[in-house]
Amino acid sequence: MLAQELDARKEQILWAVIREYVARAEPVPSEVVFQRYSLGVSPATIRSGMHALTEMGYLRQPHTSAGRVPTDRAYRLYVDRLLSQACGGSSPEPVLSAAERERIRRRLAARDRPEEALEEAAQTLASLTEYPSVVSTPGGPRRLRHVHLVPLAQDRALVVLVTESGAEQRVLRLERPASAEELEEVSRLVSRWLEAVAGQGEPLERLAAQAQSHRGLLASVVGQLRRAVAARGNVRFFVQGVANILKQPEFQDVRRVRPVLAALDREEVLRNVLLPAPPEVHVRIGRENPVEDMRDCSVVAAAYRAGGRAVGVLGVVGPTRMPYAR
Amino acid sequence: MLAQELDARKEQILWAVIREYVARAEPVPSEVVFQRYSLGVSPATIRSGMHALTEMGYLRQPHTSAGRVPTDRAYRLYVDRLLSQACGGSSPEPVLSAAERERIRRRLAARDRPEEALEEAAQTLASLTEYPSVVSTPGGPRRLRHVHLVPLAQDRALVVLVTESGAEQRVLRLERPASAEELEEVSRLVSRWLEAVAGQGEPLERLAAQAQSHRGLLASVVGQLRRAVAARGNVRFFVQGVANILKQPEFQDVRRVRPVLAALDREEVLRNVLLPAPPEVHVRIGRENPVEDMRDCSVVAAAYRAGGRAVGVLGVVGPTRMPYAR
DNA sequence: ATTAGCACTCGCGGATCTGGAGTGCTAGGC
DNA sequence: GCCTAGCACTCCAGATCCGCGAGTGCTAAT
Repeated sequence: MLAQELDARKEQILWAVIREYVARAEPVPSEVVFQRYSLGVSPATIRSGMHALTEMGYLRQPHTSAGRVPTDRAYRLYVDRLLSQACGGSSPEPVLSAAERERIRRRLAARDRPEEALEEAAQTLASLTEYPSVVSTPGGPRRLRHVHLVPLAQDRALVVLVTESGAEQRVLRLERPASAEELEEVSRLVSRWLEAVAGQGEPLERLAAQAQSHRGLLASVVGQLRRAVAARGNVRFFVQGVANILKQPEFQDVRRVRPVLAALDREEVLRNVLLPAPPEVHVRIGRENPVEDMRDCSVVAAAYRAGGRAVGVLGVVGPTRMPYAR
Repeated sequence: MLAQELDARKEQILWAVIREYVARAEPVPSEVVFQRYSLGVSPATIRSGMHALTEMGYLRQPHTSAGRVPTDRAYRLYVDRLLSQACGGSSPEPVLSAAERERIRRRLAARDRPEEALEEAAQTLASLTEYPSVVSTPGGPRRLRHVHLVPLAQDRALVVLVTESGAEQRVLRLERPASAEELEEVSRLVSRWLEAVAGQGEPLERLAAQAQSHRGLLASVVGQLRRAVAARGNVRFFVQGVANILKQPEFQDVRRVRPVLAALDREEVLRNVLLPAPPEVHVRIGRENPVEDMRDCSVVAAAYRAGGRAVGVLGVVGPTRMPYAR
């Protein structure tokens, strides 16, 4: 019943069933495994193997006279194997040709608004995989590089934060009206300060301390900055290709799709699902998913790098039956 | 056959059918109209009226022994009537209580990133209406107020454009490396120039002319600016609540939903559908929609104001059978 | 241990049937 | 002349039934 090691034959059979099911989205009978995967044994033997795998919890049969379907557990095993292989030897067949890669890189670089680039990335990923895909803005601790304050109205100013991985804006409510000159002075002060301490420890903390003794404006700017840099909450997500999920046979039923789509609409969910993705590539299969509504899906997430550090996350959401080979 | 004026009774019947169908999402039989709307006549008479309306193209019956369903044309008439009423007298029942309005206003103001505010707006609209909703960023010609150049890498700089309705960023590719000081100088030059000509005609054109005689950096900045300000293409959309559409009975069939969702994913489509929304409120019903894939839906769009001018658009996408009373 | 053969199970699609809903028509009433 | 009551007719929707085919699990033979 439990996962004692599979012998070679069982493993072959399991792999075959998984691959076949991924391709057909229908229960896989022994006959098909026999025809398409030359295992050197007859259907009957395959059947007995499948029987054993079923007892071990790797396969499942929808009803007595149907083929077998892999369980989450089977996928888990399969994916783990794939990943460890990929880490070991270099992956044998790059899913994207070099030319394709280059084209994508080009298209991304051509976008002259950083957000657009991310959106484009999500789009590309979605159309490439035919699944809904998500790309997050760079998040996590970053180092500020410049700050600009721009007057908006009497009591508001726009704070433009330039970090090592892009810029973002926030509206700052001023306690008292400030002149354009004053704003500019503060911008320059803060920016220069940032430059001065660049590369040493955590600049913000020190700046905050120094700001205590300054006038209110500087203090509130610093407050805003601290909030801005405080990792959580300032990650945004671009979701693209949601409609793709409707192509999948297992999502032909609206009642099954709704929770998933609803989940993709909610930022907290995306955060929960995508952000805890520490290693390079992470796969969550079915019920492994922290979010109840996504228990019918798998999520493949990977961090992407920008300027050295891994900062953002991108992911693909699909049925548990997806070609994990990516 | 054609739309000669409806007499009072026919109109009453038509209104009743529309309202009832909107509520039930099922063909409306004469009996129901008789019971729920006291028209003072018997079901038989109502039937005869419905028959006439059917011939005139306002109603439709899915099959011989089913009730009647309003056609696009009926909705069109109904909506026009509603809109002209709303413009005339003040609308009798504000759909949102004053308290609700205030709460929403608060929540929007609380967001300290402008984009987030828009996203929040879309979310609110979606949860309020229970339909997918779209909000666009302010678009159209705007007046620049400030420009900041920030060095990013050797050959790129970030251009932060501050307009009267917010800020946006673009990446500028530099022909030759420029020092931080140089960038700053150009920023200041352009910004001061913008201030100087504020309020008079079209500042950009003049700036462009003057820039011809300057060094390359200024020229390319100006080029970028012109592109940025050139209305089209820099509107972004926030779509929220797509999953809502799956609640609608007419979208229980995945094949019907897919095109719509796919359309909502594509920016050009949104542009086509939403942007040509000149008056305050605009309703596109079914086939009136310019986009083939949206022929099963209606789109209610309205411009929103920010600082005086109408700049952005927000809209709701629903089945043709939606409570147009909003 | 593998395999061929075979009986058995079960889901699925198609055909059939029936009840009910709602209409359209017609004949009679105000 | 318009409205209404009554009724026959139509047609969909759901239930039921049936037969087929698919695929398994067992068993006996190699």
